[in-house]
Amino acid sequence: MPRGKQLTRRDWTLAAMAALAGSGVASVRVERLAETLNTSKGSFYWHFADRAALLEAVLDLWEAEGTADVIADVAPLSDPEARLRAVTEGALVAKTHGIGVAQAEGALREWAAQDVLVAGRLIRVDSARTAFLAAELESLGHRPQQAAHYAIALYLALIGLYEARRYNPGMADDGAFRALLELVLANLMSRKP
Amino acid sequence: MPRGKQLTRRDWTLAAMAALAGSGVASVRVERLAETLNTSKGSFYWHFADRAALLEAVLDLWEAEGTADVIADVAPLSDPEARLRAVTEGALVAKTHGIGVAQAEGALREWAAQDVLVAGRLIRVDSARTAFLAAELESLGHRPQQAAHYAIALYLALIGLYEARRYNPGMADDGAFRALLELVLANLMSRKP
DNA sequence: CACTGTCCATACGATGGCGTATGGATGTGA
DNA sequence: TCACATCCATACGCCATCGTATGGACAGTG
Repeated sequence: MPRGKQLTRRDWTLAAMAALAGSGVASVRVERLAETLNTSKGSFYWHFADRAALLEAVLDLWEAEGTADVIADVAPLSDPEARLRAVTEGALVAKTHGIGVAQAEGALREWAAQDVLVAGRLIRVDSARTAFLAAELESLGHRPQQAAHYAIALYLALIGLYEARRYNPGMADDGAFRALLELVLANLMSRKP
Repeated sequence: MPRGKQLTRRDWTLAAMAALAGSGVASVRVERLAETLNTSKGSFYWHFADRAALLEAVLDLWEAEGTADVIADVAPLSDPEARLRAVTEGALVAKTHGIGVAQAEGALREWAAQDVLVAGRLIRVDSARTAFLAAELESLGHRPQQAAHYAIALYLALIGLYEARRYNPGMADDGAFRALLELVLANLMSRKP
């Protein structure tokens, strides 16, 4: 049985996730991680078949714990507008195991640009999120077409914000994103009969 | 003297840029490029000191030929709103030497996230662009604070669009971005006395 | 025709990363 | 205690890539 300071699959996966968020997929290397975890490759190859298995575990972990929670958390709120505000605020500050969303998702999208399987997973997540946004906007009175457009536009701005945070903290101004949301909501109001 | 089929520094730089846009910085490797160009490393190391010099040349080329042109092209237009529309349309379709902006800038931002020098250059470009957008919005009647916010928000959405195009063509809907611009402009109009 | 400078091909050593193999350490159960 | 399973350390072979070194091909020049 485990005797305290032994490493688990999860430990390796979390370390890999941190490396991914910090410096991109290319930087998650098994010997590097071993050094970080004060152990050796031997441990790694006992827990994982190969590097690809580790990366898949990272994806699984992210999809399981870094996703859908934000939406689920705001579901109990009754007001669509309140849900929209809450979900966007959540998206701005979310963290998973001490890793900021911006870093994690930025690295993930970079990865997706070079790996179809990763792209597939991200597309699923993107669809769910934009669908949620569109539904809320529609329930607030927007026409389906407009709702879909604004939902995607808001989400694109969020992606841009995540991306900008990785290299240009100055431009990664949450205020700009919030102003955009307010603009969409204000336009919405004015269209209400 | 040159005898026809000789390679130039520029040839190597363009090939590197294509590789960068296609599969990220990590994929621009000298032996790979040599193969692509049907030549050998010997040629490369005659034209460049090392790989870093090539990457710097890529940055220089991008900053010289893939930047500021869009803004310069619309300068002659007299109407600020027309300039805004023209510049955003330009940003959606721009290409440099057959390479789409989305691919190029996406890869560039990924790179900037891991290299401070690249980040510095990108930040300069970002600043110029958002300053232009903000100035136009302001000249259309927005208050400075709002203009700055919307300028950044629009630019973030553009970055997000570039990013999305790299892995999720379905979401990379230009219509959403255009709708966002229209929204900003419409809101602008309604505030006009 | 040599001679020289420009541009490229090839062979080489060095480095770093992956995955395997093998043995050691430590705890558990018979 | 002994056998076995779990978990890790170390050494190895392999491959890709970088950068260097060295010589060859070819054009112009004296």
